[in-house]
Amino acid sequence: MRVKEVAEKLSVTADTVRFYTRIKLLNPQTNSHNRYKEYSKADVERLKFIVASRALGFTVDDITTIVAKADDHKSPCPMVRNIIEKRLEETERQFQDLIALRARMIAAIEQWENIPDRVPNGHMVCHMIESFSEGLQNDSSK
Amino acid sequence: MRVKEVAEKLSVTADTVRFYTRIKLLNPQTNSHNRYKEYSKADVERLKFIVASRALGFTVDDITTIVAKADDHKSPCPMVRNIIEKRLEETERQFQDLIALRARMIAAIEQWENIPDRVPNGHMVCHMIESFSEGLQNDSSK
DNA sequence: TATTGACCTATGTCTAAGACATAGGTGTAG
DNA sequence: CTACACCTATGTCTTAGACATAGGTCAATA
Repeated sequence: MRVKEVAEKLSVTADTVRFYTRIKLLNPQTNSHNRYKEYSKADVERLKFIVASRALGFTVDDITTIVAKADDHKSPCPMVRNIIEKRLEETERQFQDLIALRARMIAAIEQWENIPDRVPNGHMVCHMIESFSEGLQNDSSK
Repeated sequence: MRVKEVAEKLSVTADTVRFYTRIKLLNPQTNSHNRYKEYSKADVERLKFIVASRALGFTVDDITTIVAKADDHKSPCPMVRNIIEKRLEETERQFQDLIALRARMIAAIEQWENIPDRVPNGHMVCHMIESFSEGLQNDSSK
């Protein structure tokens, strides 16, 4: 199979499959005539694993490590348990950040609803943004 | 003032200030002797605006556009209102994605609590990830 | 005065995970 | 045999800075 076919089979883009191939997470055979890659059934299985892992929040680097361990006939499971805990913590943090960001955005939009547009005056670029930021407490995020 | 001083004044890193300078969002004078940049009070004010805008979810590109308009003595306010609405929609989408991801991660961890580690067998890399992904409905995100 | 050493600077390179652009190959209809 | 639509591999670009490196500053010391 060529790249587009496997990509469609797993609902990802051909570029995504090419990317995994480029970093050697996938290792299809190369047609020596036209350099096209030929993906085997085993390649598709591995791709399936990659896609599933990405959907669980593993990074491509994580997956490279996991696959290397499995190719070495060792159980990747303990490692997998560790990594996902770490990734979950990160997700939790991103989640909090995103909630805070959304709150700021909504507050700004609301506050701006009743104030007029204004031309900048040399001291300010946009009085809406500048006056909004002054109204903020010192935010202790980072 | 030199880069570190202004950075500390606004609680960002010196690299961040250097980055804005590099892309000419900030335009400090350059000491012709040692090439060090010298930030004026006006530069600090502009940096303050940049930091406030970033905290509201504007991209650096957005800010470049806004600042250019203001430097042209035109009101950036209508543009600012448009952009933030767009950014809020994106944030909302990321938010949904993140919630879904978190749910998958938590479900996976929970499901894995009671199953043993296993060595890969040639058909699978990690039976935990693979069996989890099989349990998923076809996810209609993307 | 010369030197050390801690700290600072500018600049080049790197990151994640692909998307996009481009030059060239494939294969079927005419 | 030639169009022509579609496909491919490869190189470059993206975000918003972080990091590495070579060199500059400046106060304390010899």
